[in-house]
Amino acid sequence: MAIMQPEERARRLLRELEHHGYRPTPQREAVCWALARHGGHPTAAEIVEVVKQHGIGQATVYNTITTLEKLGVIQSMPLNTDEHTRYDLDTTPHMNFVCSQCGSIIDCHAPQLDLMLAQIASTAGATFESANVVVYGRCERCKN
Amino acid sequence: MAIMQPEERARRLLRELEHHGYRPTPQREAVCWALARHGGHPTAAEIVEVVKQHGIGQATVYNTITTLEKLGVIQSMPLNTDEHTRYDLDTTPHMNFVCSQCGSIIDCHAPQLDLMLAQIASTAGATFESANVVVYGRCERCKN
DNA sequence: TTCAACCTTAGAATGATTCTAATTACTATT
DNA sequence: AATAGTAATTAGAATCATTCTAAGGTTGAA
Repeated sequence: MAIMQPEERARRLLRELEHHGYRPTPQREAVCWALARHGGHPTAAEIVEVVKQHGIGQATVYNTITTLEKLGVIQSMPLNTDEHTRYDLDTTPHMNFVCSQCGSIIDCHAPQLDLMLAQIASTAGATFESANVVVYGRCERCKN
Repeated sequence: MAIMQPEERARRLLRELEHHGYRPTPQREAVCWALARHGGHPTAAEIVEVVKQHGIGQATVYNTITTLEKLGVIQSMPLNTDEHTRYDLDTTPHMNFVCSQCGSIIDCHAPQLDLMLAQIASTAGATFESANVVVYGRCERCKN
């Protein structure tokens, strides 16, 4: 997936909700915006923190995020290193590199990867739906 | 990693504990055995259930599992589809296929995979420590 | 045996997420 | 515009995996 601006991302999330019969309420709009503007891999708690300033409750945040995930437009990304579930707005197969020192997360795209995963799955007689690839190591800054 | 019998696996876990200065107590032994005999991808709760028959408390189970994970001899494997953290006794890089219908988990080894992950990591200037690759789809039986 | 460090344990605490029950906001129909 | 029915939101309670605590056991070295 190419670089996408926050506005474009937010609109995409909302559009997907509408397209599936969910009403584009101000609350859902705010959640989509907060997700899109986060830039990284937000947790539900982080989004709650942002939108509570607009009087939006945490139940709504969890509901909206769960809905978006069901629609396949965001992807949950549970990590060993974090007690919160993080979400990835990029649902194309890619690798998430997590620095075991500083915790930073970097999306790494490699065109061969999804092909390989799909192939391995089909070798086992299975179909490929989605992937969650996490690699732990030291990032460039923490290597030393 | 080739096929390994439960006895061999259990001994390996215990040996690793001893080797790092942890005493091979009966409780730890029981936890290692329960992990090894599970066969699949056990959760802490499942192990608690097994060893509680021998009067072993859940704190001990969680402690032992956490220790084994720190030693790198088992690997935690949080899934989107399961509220419990599962553990993988196979720490060599491989793909875990999870059936989104029936929940069954299949380990798929592919020699190219770890090489590719390490390469992608190094492209980003990072070092490779471990990987957690999960692919969701329909298994052979649930495809229809 | 004595001591200190290590282990285990029951039960309490934590904390992310989900649920509940009540209210509010739509939408379609008259 | 009024009504009715459905969808959405909310505060706060409940859930439940995991972690913590404090107290008592075990071990091994000297």
